[in-house]
Amino acid sequence: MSSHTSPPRDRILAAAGELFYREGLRGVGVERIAAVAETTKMALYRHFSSKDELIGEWLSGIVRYYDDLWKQIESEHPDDPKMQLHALGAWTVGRCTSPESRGCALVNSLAELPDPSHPARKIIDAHKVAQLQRVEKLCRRAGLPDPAGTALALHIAFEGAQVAAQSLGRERVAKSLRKIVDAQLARSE
Amino acid sequence: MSSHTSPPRDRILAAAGELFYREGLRGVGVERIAAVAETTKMALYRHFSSKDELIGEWLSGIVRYYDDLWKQIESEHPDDPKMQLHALGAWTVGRCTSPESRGCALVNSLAELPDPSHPARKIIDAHKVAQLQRVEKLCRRAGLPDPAGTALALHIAFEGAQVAAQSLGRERVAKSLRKIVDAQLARSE
DNA sequence: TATCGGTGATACTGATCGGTATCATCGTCA
DNA sequence: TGACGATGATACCGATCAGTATCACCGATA
Repeated sequence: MSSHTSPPRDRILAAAGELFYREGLRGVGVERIAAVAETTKMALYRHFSSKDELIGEWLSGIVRYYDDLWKQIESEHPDDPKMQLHALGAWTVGRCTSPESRGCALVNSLAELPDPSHPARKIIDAHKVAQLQRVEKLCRRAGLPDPAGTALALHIAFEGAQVAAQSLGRERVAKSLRKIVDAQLARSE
Repeated sequence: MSSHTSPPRDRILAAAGELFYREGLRGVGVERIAAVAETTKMALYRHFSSKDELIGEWLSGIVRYYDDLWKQIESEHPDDPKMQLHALGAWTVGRCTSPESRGCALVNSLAELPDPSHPARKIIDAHKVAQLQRVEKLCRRAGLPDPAGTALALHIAFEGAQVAAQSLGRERVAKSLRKIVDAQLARSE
């Protein structure tokens, strides 16, 4: 019996991610994470020294996911920075339309991590900075005017759309984001 | 002794607002709210039947603040919808640059209120819808092309800028938001 | 002066929190 | 077969949570 398809650590991380995203960091106790992962609190503490470390591992996993996303987009549109930006826009549009979406996990976590010196905060801030830099680099390589300004405008649109989609209707906001991205990427000279 | 300038209920509401915004809904206990308000937990429960009700009152107060802000902007730029939109943009820019800013209180609270049927959620969603409608109405009266689309683009920029300002540098994001607003409001036909 | 509603202070409840200790069990590898 | 590391289960710890009960007090009003 008890034949699980993945080791306890993976199950715990998966369960924690699901619950943290759906209910917030402080809205979920370690006991429930362990239960959803079909294991016990003790197993959790054998793999993670504290709840904070578990949160950090989860956030780091999300950052890794974005790294992979960028690699994938890059490989799907090699040497085509404008198409890569369009692909990133399309991905964000997809996030907005997803009915289970509760916005960006990193942004939501930021709301529950008021202490700027908290290690998890640094993971989030570093990711956002890196994300903007990657967009800016693509804008520059795409020959867009004012690459720094355009990248920031795109980034703001991505963040805002994911927030707005929660209260203003997903399809509507997604459509608007598409238009914003198209307009920014169509600018030349 | 004990000469307070305001009645306990006001002090409690003020303290709750400060703490809720700075540390999150779940990050603050009623006991601490009472202490900061220079009163006791009992006094709190004499004026609010539960913590949830206190949260609701706080959020409702914020919504009222926005109502007042709109009235003020309207009175400062009567019959000038485009200037009113610029004023709203300037106000949001100010929020981004404020060093104590932790983004939009309603958006942050949304992250901690996963249950869509929670009464506080409805306050937030209703406000965001109303906010968009007001912007849209101004866009229409200002004669901007595609008023619905422009309003949504502005709203997304407002939300995104307040989020992005926390990780990407306040001045930088504020400047970018200013440019986005100017560009949207400069469009004609 | 007597009264009475609002207030402050303290102590309490039951539940849940993060984190720990203990022990039985199971699979693997020698 | 024997041993060992990883796991599961349960019970526990002190702290904190939301919410309640009790009582002393103070200021206004009659």
